[in-house]
Amino acid sequence: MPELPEVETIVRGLAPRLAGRRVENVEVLCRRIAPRSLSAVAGQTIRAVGRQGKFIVAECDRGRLSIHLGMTGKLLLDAQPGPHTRAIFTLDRGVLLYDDIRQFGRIEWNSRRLARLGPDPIEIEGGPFIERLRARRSMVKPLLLNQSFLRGIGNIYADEALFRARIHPRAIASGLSRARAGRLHAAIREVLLEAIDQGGSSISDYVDADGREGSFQDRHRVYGRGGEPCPACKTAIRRILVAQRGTHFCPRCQRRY
DNA sequence: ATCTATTCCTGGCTGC
DNA sequence: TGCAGCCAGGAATAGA
Repeated sequence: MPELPEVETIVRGLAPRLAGRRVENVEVLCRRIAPRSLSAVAGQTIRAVGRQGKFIVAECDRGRLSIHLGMTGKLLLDAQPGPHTRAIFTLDRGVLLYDDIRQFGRIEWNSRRLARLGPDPIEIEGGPFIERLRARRSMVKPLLLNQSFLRGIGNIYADEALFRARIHPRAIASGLSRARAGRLHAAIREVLLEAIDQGGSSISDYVDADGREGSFQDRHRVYGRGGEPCPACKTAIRRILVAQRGTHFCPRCQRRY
């Protein structure tokens, strides 16, 4: 489940190798993942590759190609097509494959979705973050997952950041003190930067553009650890549903108020 | 603004 | 060993 750190890792690997490449041909093997308009990319040169939240964005001559990996999407450079290959970008040198088992990913041309994204959680400063957070009356975890609130946080890093900030996932955002909101801001930055440093988290089957796994999954303190002792207080980590999402937290360390 | 529920999809797990 | 049934979950969507 690629979130910001996984996508950042992929982009760091891809950017230097895709910049300047000309897309000779695009073959879409799965209609649900990519539209017909994708053929507009053929003949254009990729100028730069970057990240916007969980989107990989390739700036081309006359527009931008955006790729959202969903749950199981992978971009693979110079690999062999397999049963889950959904799109094939033939380049002037090499080939870029989009593989996706569950088909939750999307490839779009000049996507309007990018304009609706909130600020980057690493770049936003503490002050604006605190104001933004305390203006909302929803539960804090669903808010962190809302991409128009912040871009790039998913289920893993929401749980990990809330644990580090000692905030209950069902706490109401507007009810958090400035000090606690500030701790959450710091925790989000810290956990995302550490995860990027570790090449992301490989759970289910995430790999980067060269097929390499990340190692941050070994440092998850609560995510996927229901029943295990809290690393801080040894209380059993609980797994509950919050807004239909599996949510892991320490009932002793993480308080609503 | 914000909530809940539903939909998409399939590999991998559970339980018999 | 085989197989049915369930589950994970990002984001869009509908409806309250």
